[in-house]
Amino acid sequence: MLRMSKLADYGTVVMAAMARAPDHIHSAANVAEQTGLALPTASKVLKALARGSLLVSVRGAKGGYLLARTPREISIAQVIGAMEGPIGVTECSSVPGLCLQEAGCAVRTNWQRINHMVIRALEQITLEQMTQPIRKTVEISMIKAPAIRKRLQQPGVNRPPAGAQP
Amino acid sequence: MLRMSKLADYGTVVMAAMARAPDHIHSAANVAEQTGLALPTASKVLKALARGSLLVSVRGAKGGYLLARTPREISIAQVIGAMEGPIGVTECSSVPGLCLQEAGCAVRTNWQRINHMVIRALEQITLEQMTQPIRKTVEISMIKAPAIRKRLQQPGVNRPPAGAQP
DNA sequence: ACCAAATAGAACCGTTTTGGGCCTAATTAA
DNA sequence: TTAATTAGGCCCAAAACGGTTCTATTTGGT
Repeated sequence: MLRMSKLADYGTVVMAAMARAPDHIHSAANVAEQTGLALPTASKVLKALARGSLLVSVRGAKGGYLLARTPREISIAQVIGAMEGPIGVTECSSVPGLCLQEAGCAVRTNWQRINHMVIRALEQITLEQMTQPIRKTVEISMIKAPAIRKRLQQPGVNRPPAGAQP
Repeated sequence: MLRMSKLADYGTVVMAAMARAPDHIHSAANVAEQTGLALPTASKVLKALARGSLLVSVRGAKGGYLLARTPREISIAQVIGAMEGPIGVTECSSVPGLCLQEAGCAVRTNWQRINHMVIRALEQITLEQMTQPIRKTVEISMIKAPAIRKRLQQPGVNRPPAGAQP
């Protein structure tokens, strides 16, 4: 449910990689090597991120990209927004003409609310949190998720997922 | 960001329409007329919802579909799951091989956590809430969203329950 | 001044997904 | 038996997506 484009996913990976050296200038080749992405793809992602003003580009030889703000000041929502544009969860929410019935309209307004909810959640996750493997990542307490909270308390959740699958 | 398929959207509209007469048997033609969807499309959506055991189908003449449970017992997460299958937010999260770097893995685990977050949120929204236009919709308090909470306090919308846990 | 290293931007193409419709069974009330 | 109705596939056009390539522009270094 609720798919995210692969490019946006790459975006988070690239940003996370750059956030590990926040004051360094990273060239596209540099990033490609660090992330394992192909050079053209990494380049495309970096361009999009720069267009979204999450990165500042430095042209010419010895050029590259650097973070526009500190990792703490960049949210995942911003990264996704830069890669995918401000599209909402629902298509119908923005394009009227289908749900002309009262029921439909009710559904639409409710979807908009849900949309805000999700966006809000993603806005609270910073790049900084994405770089730190596990501990304390998300303010999980904001959601009623006893199961997740339980998992967080288990020791050793931090090990590299050797073939982990949700 | 985070697109949902149009079919899944239709799913919520159809379910909401049916929830307005929870004990009635709705034929595909019936639903199509109520929602404004074309008959084949409505039929397809209904089939998917039935396969997901959110609806019970009654075959033969005078047949149709009815809700498998009360609107209060059906969540939006279930509707989306029935329409789209249990796909996660990220593609890369499930398919390893790309993020072989440490950074990538960290990103992946964090994404899984975000995924759970979103799903949890959608699980708390019931069909019943979707049919009622605005009031009391979502348990907004589960998220730290001052802006949204503020909006809720505006006249016309009811405020979050005082006893709600943080 | 020139060259090499970089990014900017657009265009391109093959693949996949999606939406929507259709057709043929199977089922059942009247 | 007949008409209404769902089950389940199949199919096709259109759109989206991922990834590559090409050209122009900028700029540090020699």
